[in-house]
Amino acid sequence: MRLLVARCEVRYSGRLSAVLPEAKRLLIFKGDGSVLVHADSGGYKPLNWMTPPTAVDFEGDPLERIVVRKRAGTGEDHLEIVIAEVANDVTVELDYESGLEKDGMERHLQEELAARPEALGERLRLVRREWPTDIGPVDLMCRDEVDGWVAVEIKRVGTIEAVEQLTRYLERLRADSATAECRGILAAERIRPQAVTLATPRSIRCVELDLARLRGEREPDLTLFPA
Amino acid sequence: MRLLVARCEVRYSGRLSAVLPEAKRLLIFKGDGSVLVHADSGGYKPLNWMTPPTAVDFEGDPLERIVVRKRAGTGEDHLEIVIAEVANDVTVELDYESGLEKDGMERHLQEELAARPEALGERLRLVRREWPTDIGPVDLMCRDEVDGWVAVEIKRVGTIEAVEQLTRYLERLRADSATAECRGILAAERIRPQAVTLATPRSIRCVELDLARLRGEREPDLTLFPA
DNA sequence: ACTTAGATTTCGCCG
DNA sequence: CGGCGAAGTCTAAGT
Repeated sequence: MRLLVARCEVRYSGRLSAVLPEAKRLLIFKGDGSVLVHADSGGYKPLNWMTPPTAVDFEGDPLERIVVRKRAGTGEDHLEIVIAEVANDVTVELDYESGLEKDGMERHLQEELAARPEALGERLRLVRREWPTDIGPVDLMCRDEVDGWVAVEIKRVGTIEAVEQLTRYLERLRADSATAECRGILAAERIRPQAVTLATPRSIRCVELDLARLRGEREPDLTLFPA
Repeated sequence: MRLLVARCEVRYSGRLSAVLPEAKRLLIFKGDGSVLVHADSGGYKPLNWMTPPTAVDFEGDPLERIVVRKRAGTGEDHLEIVIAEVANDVTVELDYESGLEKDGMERHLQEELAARPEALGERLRLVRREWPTDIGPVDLMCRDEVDGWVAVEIKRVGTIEAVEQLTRYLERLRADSATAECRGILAAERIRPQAVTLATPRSIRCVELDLARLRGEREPDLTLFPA
């Protein structure tokens, strides 16, 4: 990885066009071909960047110009960095990163609810996860006590969008004679008041869940009475 | 901005939990409070990060541990970096960045279509761009041959979301007696099949456009017969 | 402070 | 490889 701190002008041309006037910035050239142009602000996002695969040309000695080209499927992306002055130039060898384990929220909620759909507050039997419709899969498809169909949409945060999504699924499911009688449940860790407002007149039930408690109920806390 | 290259272990706890085992990485501490942990691969995305506002504590001399805390609205986010060995430690002063001029695709499409709404495939007259409704502006409002209202939503990529957005606009427009008879057109460079599936039964017409060709038709290629 | 819409979104899964 | 949904989405703008 090469780290450059330099006064530079940057021109990007690709899906859009952008020009950064000359200023002192941090340039990162990763081993995989990534190029990042960072300022001291703007948070997590670079001002400009190129994702692999790229071809990077460092021109001039001392460094005068850097050209990054991408042979993307469609049009050619192009990043040009004109160096005015180099304040810092370091090349370092970083370690290889093995995969990092993350703990996705929505996926876990879906796993837990698939295992125990009755956690939704009524006697439900799971028919299948990712029930296919022609506009996308329903997270959980269940049957209730009287064999009525129940489509469950799971989110970390239940927004208006989630209600709209579930509504679309119900629209499609009801158009199918096999699942014509189908109601909907929106399950999430947190549900925004406006989502409830929208869901209620559509007869969509909203259920707030606590993933930790959900897990706890299935695997009771063993530390309560340690040996 | 402080740049650290160090062997370190990173623990994130917040919306999810993640642990990065000890390895040599690049740590960036921006002036705005952002913290980025980058590896030599993985492209534009940091392995871990914190977005502003944060409180950063550098502990120990020599540096032993860095704690980044975020007082977000809801739960507390927490990033802990345990330093094993520092390979590089630089603090640099970068320039302030004035706004960067970007040349968005959607805006250009809107400009072109505003100039020639008939490019949508029927005789349309533009009434106004950014037609206001109480839930946001409609990109283009037009009249067709028989003076019927036509609301046009413009996107680079036409997704289900775009259909939903246009549907909401139409809902509002039809609730207004002045525009009660209003139909919708979704215009985009690319329109996803599922978006068409959703749009069709709602009588929303989908039009795919090529910005380059659109421009070419208005400004014929001058290089054809150079002087 | 909260909500909404856009993004060169990026990323990953599944067909 | 394309399509689609999720993301610790992030970020900027409007209310």
